[in-house]
Amino acid sequence: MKRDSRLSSVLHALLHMAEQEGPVTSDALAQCLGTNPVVVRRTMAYLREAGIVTSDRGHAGGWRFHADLGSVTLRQLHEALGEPAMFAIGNRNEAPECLVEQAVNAALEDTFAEAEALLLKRFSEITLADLAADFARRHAAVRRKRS
Amino acid sequence: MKRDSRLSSVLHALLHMAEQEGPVTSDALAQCLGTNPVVVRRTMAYLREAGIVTSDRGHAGGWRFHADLGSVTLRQLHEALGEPAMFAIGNRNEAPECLVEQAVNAALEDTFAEAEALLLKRFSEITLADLAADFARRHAAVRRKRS
DNA sequence: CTATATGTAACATCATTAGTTACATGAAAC
DNA sequence: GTTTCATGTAACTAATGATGTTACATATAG
Repeated sequence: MKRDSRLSSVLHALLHMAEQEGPVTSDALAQCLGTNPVVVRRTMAYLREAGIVTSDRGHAGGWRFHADLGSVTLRQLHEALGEPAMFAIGNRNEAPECLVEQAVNAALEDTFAEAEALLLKRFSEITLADLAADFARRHAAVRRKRS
Repeated sequence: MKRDSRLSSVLHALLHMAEQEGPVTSDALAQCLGTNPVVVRRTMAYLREAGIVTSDRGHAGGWRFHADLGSVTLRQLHEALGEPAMFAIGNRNEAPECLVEQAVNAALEDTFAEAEALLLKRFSEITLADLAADFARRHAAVRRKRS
């Protein structure tokens, strides 16, 4: 099962955009992410629809992020991406008549619902600013090691 | 993305087996699960390799579960199935050079690791006996409603 | 020997993200 | 106003992994 890496992608892209003055093109982001500009446009389009970024065409166009890094949480980004399924494991049959299967489903659903609630809570606690700060720490550490 | 429903399947199968005297054939289980006997064999083979069930060929053959329902946890079954990936969301690149991506990965990995720990903890707390008890409650409730 | 069961290989199916090609559209620069 | 550079988007392919199916080998009870 292929894993959905769009959240990872947009985080990476947004942090690179934050490092830059002015707009960043899909081509530049694609290079950062090691992918294709069309994939970038497709993925970033979710964020544009959610009002998190804007895009401009033509000369000096590209993607822009206006808001404060501290004001955007992973949860908002997850929602902007359409709240894709978190889990790769699920019930065999979502609405079974069989009472045995109903009992099985209920147990798994409860468990996964609890885990999803935890994930969403953590997502709502982490902002882009937190990731940027972690990046800055890593950057400083590398520079220390080099000198 | 198609979800892995093997855990759900084996739970369903094991509880049906517990309801029965003697071995249960793959055909019978396939009927319960609404699938194909080959799929049943393939999936149950994991449990056989883990020593949770046995299978016999030929006349009066089929699948058997010997142990106590209270002695088998969802976690054991998950492990028997090869500990398949729990999450449908993941990092774009598992070993990036880019420090930005490393920071992104670290945040997501921590969060998902915490959720996975919670899931495994819950899985280790739930036994087949718990599911059987829940089934019995549902069964009794239906009988009450019918009468 | 026959009927019945599992064991297993081989291949098709399905769903979904990701990757690619191609082209339309819009905006700034000259 | 033409050129250049950017996004927007459709259409198709690739990759992945569970699931479904067919076919046949193998073992076992009677």
